[in-house]
Amino acid sequence: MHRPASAPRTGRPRSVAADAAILAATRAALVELGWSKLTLGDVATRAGVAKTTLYRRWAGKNELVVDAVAALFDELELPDRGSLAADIEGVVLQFAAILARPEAKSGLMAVLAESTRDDALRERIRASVVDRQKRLVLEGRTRAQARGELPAEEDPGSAARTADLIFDVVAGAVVHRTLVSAEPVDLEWARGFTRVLLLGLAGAAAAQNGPPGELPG
Amino acid sequence: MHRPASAPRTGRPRSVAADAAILAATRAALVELGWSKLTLGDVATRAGVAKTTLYRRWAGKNELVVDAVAALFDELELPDRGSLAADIEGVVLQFAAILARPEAKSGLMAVLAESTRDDALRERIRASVVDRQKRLVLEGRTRAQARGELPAEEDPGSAARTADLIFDVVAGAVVHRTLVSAEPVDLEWARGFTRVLLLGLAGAAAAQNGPPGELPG
DNA sequence: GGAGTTACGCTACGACTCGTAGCGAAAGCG
DNA sequence: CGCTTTCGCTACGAGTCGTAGCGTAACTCC
Repeated sequence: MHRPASAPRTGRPRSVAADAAILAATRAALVELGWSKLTLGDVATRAGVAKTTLYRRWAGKNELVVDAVAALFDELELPDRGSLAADIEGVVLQFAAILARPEAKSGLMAVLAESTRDDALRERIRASVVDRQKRLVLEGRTRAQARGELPAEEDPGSAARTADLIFDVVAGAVVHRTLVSAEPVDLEWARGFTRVLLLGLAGAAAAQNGPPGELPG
Repeated sequence: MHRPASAPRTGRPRSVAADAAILAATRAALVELGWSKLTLGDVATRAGVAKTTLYRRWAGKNELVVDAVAALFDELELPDRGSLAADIEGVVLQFAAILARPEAKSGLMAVLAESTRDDALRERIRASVVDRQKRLVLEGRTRAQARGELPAEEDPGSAARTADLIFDVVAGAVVHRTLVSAEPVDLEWARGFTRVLLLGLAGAAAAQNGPPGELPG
């Protein structure tokens, strides 16, 4: 992450245990204090390391929180549940379960807010959090096409745009439901959402490959 | 907002001009500095008021930013464009135009992150920002029902859940597209999104009132 | 095993922001 | 004119920031 490929082959190596302790302490501090009241000095104390050690590895609070939160998304995967609808439901519920954690809510939203003014931070979030979610959309589509539930795409550009749209709709709806509406993403909601999404995609695909356009440009 | 109904009838009245100047200065500071580097002392200087005046009116940075950002959403409305699809497209583009402003991006997301640990703040955001958006969904549905584009709802509980779902999908997708994906919500995207949403809703409504359930519970 | 290199814990520091208190002056109301 | 509230201003202790300097610990290469 913050240590590219150019690791020096000499000298005392950085403690990997300290890395884990710092990230865990960051998540604990996020739960107790939230993002704005989290201080790096406090995190260092919780992790049992010196404050200077923390500054040697991360540029600031934002980068640290991104790495701490990104670890939460490691468990995201796409188990094969047999149908596209079931797969989407599963991903929605998994994603919602992660977002329901207080450290994910406050931490992720805060760094997203900061990323609007920091391109490097946005790229860091994209690489360590967003892309991992987006991959699930692409995998799900591939599986659905193999099952025959979705037609094979012809135009790659259009396929990419559709995947982007689906990603924004799924992730955006879950995030908005959890954070803004502050209502739980339970099984009932996930089913209703999945049904609307699938019917919309099926209709759009039919209108694309099939006959007329009732929605002219 | 921060001055309920119990305005004292005596004494020197609060300067309404100062209120406007403070909120404008807050937005300007959000653009230049972002949320994390915004200080109340700086805002006071920009607005030409004393720092103590600021603290007399707002409890802290969060409340101030909420009010400053909420003013951006005053222009949100639902012009009658003749069809449900055109209405949705219009609202999506309006909402996206507001969210594209840097002060809205950084300010709104930051206070949403803070609101996960502050119920009073969440309520303030709901009252001054979210409810105004949600009203557009309800108005749009009423209009569409009057046009005959949507069937009249029977079960009020189900109707409310559907409206909540639509709201989370629309607002969530636009926010996610703008903030996380960092791609523009242009006319092409709005059209594609609206088509998927409408087809999904039409399919769900048909499955509800009409024949069978191909998606069993 | 010694030399070289890097990471570590610790302390201390100036700069900055926070939120509040106290003061005298200003602006309304009866 | 008295009463009340707000205003601008100054000052303050408390807390955080990010960095520098130092001696020590850990690891690699010769």
